Amino acid sequence: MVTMKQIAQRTGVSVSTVSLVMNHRDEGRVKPEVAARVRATAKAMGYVVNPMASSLRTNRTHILGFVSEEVATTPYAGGIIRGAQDAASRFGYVMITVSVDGQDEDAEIAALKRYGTDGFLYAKMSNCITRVPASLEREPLVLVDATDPDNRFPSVEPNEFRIGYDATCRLVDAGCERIAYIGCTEPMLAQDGRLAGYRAALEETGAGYDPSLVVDVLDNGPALRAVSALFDRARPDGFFCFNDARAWYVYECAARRGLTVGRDLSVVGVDNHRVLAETLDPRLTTVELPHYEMGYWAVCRLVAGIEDRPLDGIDMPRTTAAMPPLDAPSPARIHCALIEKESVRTA
Amino acid sequence: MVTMKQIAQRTGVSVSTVSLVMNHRDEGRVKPEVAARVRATAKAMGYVVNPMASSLRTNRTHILGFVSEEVATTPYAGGIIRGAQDAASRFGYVMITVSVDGQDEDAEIAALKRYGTDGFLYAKMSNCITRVPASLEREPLVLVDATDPDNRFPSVEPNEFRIGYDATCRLVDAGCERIAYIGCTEPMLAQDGRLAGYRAALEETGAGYDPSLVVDVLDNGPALRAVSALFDRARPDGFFCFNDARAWYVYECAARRGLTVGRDLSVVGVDNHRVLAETLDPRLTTVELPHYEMGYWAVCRLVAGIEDRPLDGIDMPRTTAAMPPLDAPSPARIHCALIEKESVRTA
DNA sequence: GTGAAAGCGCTAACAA
DNA sequence: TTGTTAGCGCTTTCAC
Repeated sequence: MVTMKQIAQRTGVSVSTVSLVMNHRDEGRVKPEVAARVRATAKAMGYVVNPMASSLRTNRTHILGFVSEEVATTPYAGGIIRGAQDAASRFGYVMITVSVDGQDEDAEIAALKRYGTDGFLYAKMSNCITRVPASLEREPLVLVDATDPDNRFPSVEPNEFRIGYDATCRLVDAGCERIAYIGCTEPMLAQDGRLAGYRAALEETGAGYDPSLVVDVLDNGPALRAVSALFDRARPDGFFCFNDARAWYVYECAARRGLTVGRDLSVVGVDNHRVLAETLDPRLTTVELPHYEMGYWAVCRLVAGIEDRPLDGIDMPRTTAAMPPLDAPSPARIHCALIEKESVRTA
Repeated sequence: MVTMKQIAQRTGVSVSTVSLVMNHRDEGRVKPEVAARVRATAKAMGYVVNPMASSLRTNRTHILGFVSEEVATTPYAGGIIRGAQDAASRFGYVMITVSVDGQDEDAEIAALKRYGTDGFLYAKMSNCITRVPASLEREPLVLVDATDPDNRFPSVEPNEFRIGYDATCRLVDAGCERIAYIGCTEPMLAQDGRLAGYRAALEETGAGYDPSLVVDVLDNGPALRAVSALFDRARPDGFFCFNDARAWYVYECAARRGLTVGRDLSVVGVDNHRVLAETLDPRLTTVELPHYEMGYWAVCRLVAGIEDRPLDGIDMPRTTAAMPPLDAPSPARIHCALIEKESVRTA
């Protein structure tokens, strides 16, 4: 391992000078010519900073903590983590990921803190309303796909309303006249927002909202029966599905009745498990959640907060949802926008 | 932040004594009575070690690097990461996760190294044959769900043969007589091993291996047609499916022909996307890959190597595959065992 | 048994 | 413009 000391000796300057140069704090303090020589030898010797050593003095480790309660267990997580990591690496940070599944949440967070984590991401899945662990309250923190009931922390979330709205509009555009929503019984913002969007779209386009076309189910046996009943009772010709599994129920029911998706009926589903668009079916429109973008943007926000500087030149990714044209190649994808909430607590 | 210095002052001893006690190196060197007092004040003051500071002298950070090429992007990853993290935290380590998707693999690894990572996990998905990045070759390293062509590194993998063998046996036990395999065209150990297991089971049980019952497909449109053709051509009454998506094709084909899974035909699928057993279908047997266990065990191996001590008292998780009885409640699950390969390189 | 002292690699006052 | 010095929190000789 090459140290500043070695560079100092080789260049014939002091360690402090090297330090100044390596930290780009040499403007007007070190003669440009000397600085250049230092940089040259540093490069030649393959010098890399030792962040642990600097952290001892600066109390900055350039380590971010990614704490998630369920996210790392579920298929949804990948994108968030990847986006967060890409952004982190862009700003010169690394991420330590811990998933705290109930058990010893505080112990895991404490472990992270020991390493002098500069700030935290706290992620949940499907935009639940979330109690932030007490041990995180006084740290730089951004919530991801999660909502803080009191709005005390900044958060990054999918625009759930737009998901429902865009999905339903697409079905309307495709000529569907009886559009069903297969939702979720568990209480969460995702469900509320998507249902509201679905409803708004129907009311706006004149079709009107009909509660008998909505069925909320869980991921289990009775779900298939409920969807089946809806099929026979209401004979919908369009389906907006809360996620992959629920789309699957629709497929099963359709196949069993000799109906073909894409001809007899249309389906738009949210691609939670990433199994819909990638593997199964070219006859379906999927809504892509902005997982990668949320992770990326959350880190941008967090780092800006930590370093107390504006996000100059960094744009929030995919700010608007893009609706594919009706004749788009299958499987068509609707990209969902993300929403950023400011914290209302007084810093 | 509480430091050793503060504890030393409060207890009326020197920092070195505190250091000895906190590192459990006080046996016979520090008077038990003094040691007890040190421990007491340490606890009272809420002391926690600063790993960064110690690493400066010891060159041990207790940080593990988790490098994955695709794994963090896919739904399969969660379990591996969670298992690895649990084991890490058990041994007092934390994990920094990076996913290197093609691009700047070496840059990401270099970033990890800067932090003085003690060792690495290198994970891929679906047991591909893998070239290990050069920058990892000289580090403590364990491969996860990946195979090194030259066996130069220890690895932890699912027992692919057993997956195919157990799945097929279960179908035989259930009374199936024409058992199909819906495999994968991409070359990987998972495919080879599972097919071999399928074949062995059929030959052993007397049914015999019939190549016309095997169809290898990709996750896309033609796959459904291929499975459909198999349905009509060979009329199988049992299906072993490489993964969720492929099971889905079988469901679609069955539904369209008025056949019911669990009555007219039986399906055993590998639950890659974790969407099969959890969401869709109680009429199916799923094979669970030992993701969590692989992550856990890989870290056990890695830490043992790093600290150069035996894995005393730590058992490899789920060493044998468990076959659920025929009348097991649905959805039944087959747990797959994992395999450990030693490295053949001379350390 | 215990403590003083040196030093890990780096940063930040302050002097020169 | 540069070097000297002190010290971040900890470990590790080595002397007492």
